[in-house]
Amino acid sequence: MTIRTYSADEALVQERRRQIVTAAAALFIRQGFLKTTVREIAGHCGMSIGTLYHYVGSKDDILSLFEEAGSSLLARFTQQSLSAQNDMTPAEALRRAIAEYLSFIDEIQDVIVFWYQETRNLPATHRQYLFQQEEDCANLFGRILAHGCECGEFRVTNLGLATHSIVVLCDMWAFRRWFLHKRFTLEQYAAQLTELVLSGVRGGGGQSVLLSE
Amino acid sequence: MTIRTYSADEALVQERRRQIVTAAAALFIRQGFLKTTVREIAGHCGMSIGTLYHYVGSKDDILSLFEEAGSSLLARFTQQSLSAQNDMTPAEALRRAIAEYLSFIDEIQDVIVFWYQETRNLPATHRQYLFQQEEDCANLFGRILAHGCECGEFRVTNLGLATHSIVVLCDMWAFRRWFLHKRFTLEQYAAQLTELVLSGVRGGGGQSVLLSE
Amino acid sequence: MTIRTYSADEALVQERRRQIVTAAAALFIRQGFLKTTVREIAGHCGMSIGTLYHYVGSKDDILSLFEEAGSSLLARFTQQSLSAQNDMTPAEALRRAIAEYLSFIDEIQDVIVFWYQETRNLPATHRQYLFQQEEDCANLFGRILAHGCECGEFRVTNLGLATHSIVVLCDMWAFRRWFLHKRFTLEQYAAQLTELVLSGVRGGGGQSVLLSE
Amino acid sequence: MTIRTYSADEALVQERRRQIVTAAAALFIRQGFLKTTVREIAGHCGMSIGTLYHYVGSKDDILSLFEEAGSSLLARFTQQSLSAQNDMTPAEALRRAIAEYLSFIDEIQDVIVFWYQETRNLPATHRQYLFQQEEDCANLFGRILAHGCECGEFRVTNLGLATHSIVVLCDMWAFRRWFLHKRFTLEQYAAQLTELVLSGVRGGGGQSVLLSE
DNA sequence: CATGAATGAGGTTTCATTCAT
DNA sequence: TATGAATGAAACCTCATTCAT
Repeated sequence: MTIRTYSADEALVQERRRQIVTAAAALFIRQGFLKTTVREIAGHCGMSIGTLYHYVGSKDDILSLFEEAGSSLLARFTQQSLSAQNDMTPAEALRRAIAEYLSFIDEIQDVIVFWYQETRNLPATHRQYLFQQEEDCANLFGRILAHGCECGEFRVTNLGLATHSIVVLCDMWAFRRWFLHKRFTLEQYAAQLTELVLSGVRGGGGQSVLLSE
Repeated sequence: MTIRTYSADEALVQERRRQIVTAAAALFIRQGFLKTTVREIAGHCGMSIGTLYHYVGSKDDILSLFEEAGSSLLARFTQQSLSAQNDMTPAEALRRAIAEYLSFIDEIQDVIVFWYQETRNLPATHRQYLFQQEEDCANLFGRILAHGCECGEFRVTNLGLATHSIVVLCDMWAFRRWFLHKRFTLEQYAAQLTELVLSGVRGGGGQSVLLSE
Repeated sequence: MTIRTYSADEALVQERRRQIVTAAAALFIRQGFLKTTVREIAGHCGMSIGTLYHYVGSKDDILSLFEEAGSSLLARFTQQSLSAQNDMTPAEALRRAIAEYLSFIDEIQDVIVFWYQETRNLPATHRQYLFQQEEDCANLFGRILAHGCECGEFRVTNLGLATHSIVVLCDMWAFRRWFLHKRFTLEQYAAQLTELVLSGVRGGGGQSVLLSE
Repeated sequence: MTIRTYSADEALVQERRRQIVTAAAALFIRQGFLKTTVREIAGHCGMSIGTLYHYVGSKDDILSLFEEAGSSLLARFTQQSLSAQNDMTPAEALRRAIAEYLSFIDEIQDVIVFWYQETRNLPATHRQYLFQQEEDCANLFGRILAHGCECGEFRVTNLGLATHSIVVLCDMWAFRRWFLHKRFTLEQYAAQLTELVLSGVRGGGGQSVLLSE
């Protein structure tokens, strides 16, 4: 993904693009990509339209930069997450992973909401890339669950489903914030969600019921 | 919610609006609200633009009608759902509620996806109304959980959270369909999700861990 | 070549496009395609920009329409030209063909000049089409020359060259008008050019000179 | 024609302008004047935009310089052409003049094509100047023809017409190259054109026909 | 002398909406 | 009631030119 620029000064290009994305992010998040005009973006970063187009080839490029910034935040989170340490029980590892991921979600909640809403407007290649980052991140949970199952501490019928469920329930902190933020602090949510998830993956008693399926 | 019309014939207004919303729904779902033009909508319902504007005041009105149609589908589902019957155990009731809701979700999955993406473009009052319908529907699950807790069959720390979690995990069938539909049939998904949810709400063994929070 | 329109009224589309092309032609001829703005065209045909774009998909479409109009004038001329009649001597046929073609050139001289200047901006397919029309028209002269050679009245070393030369010398009436129109009336030019051409194709005496090549 | 510069160093100005025109020429010829951007020109002559504007007042100035360069090529050709030497027959002189001019045309054919296409964008004074050069060059042929007529070797009804015809038929090598270059080498074209022209100016037999005009 | 970042007017095109028929 | 032609504001983007460094 190379974006057109008329400047050869790499550092300046980075700086200007940072400004542009910062302004654009706020606007995209507030009013969506399609309702945000390039003029607005330029205005919000104190640049003329001409200047903006010196550092960026099109409005879509701005969206790409925004998405890339978000994706790499996610990728960085995935890489830096050390959650599964050897001396932890699977339950401890899971609890910690949820807490970390939730606090990450909380930081970038606007971006998460944006992703749930506007992934459609991304070009296919970027969408694929974003999905990949999400998958990689989800695998953090997948590995913990898998290990827990091996230890016999967890019982999950379907690993993929359980993993996606956990991720989605964390993401929910962002996309159902109108409901959740009124009722929980982040810490409370983390605690309660962890409890719920742990129950879920430990597998309750009533198998008899389920086996009748 | 009163929408401008130049016609006095109530029945005709209803009929024309039904046509308009039907055409618009398909287009909104395929390409999003903002990328759909009024001309396209008129074309797809075999109406002239002028006629369309006789029965509808603006493009936003069409979105409102579309959302209202969706909302009332949801409301009807909520009303018709008889899930919690006296002679069922809470687990049976929950399983059945999930199955019913999932099959409803499956039917209107496009609308669900649309809601997750474009609720933003709704005027605040309509958004509130939609949220209300969702809340009402969620309460179906809430009541089952509450009853299960009273019976001692379920143990849920926070009822609201558990309820929303179930709803969101069902909605996931729509908004993560790119992942789930490749791996599960609807029935498989219903079965596995039910199992997971039942484990979650029954509360697993490892209380010691949780109490340490 | 189908051009986008939002109107289904075929007759109206034709009429509006005629207006548009008429206005555009004057402007294209005066200032060139690239320097002419769509706003100007709309202004000159008393239409709003929006209206113009109801009948035409793009500025390039207008150029295409203009070219097509010119090409078909040329094609019509080619078809209607009855020059080579049986009872004419080749010289008479040639003289008459030159006169007819020159008078046609004179009528559409602006278009001829435009062709010499802006063929470059045409999409390849239209350019090919235009070249074809020119070729067809040139063949009118080619056939007369060929017949004259068979009769022994003309002597032309290379038929293609002679043909193109005649055509270009006629076109010259348009593209060198700054020189020619000051010195000749159309009739004078026709007479003198005919004389020159006839001399040329009859082959002069001094072959000795030429044979020394 | 004085072009703004911020430099006092005459030699430097000349050198820089030479660089600019060289780069611009290639671009103008390839894509036309209006489609070529100043940025492109600067890029192609390894100069910054700012530097370019130190030596040239505007984009139009570059076109003027380009045209001037072409014009003076033509002027130099005109001056250096010694074609009409005393010891030559008019026919020999004409043949040689055509050969020389054609070979000059061949060298600068891109420029010729450009002239036929974009003279319009020149300011009136430059256009006049260019026309003057063309006239001067044409007079080379004019003088030969005049001399030939005096000698009784040529018979031309109208000297100006004959002269322009010869020039245009030579120029045709450039502006109809899509046709001619496929069928002739330059030498073949020179030979055949000469033959045709000589026939033309020698005046054929069929005067009876012409006198009937 | 040389640079290139900055500007903003102006280009083409779209589209919700109106209103005469 | 039904039509669809007409509108024009506003979208995205380009590019000749200036000027502070």
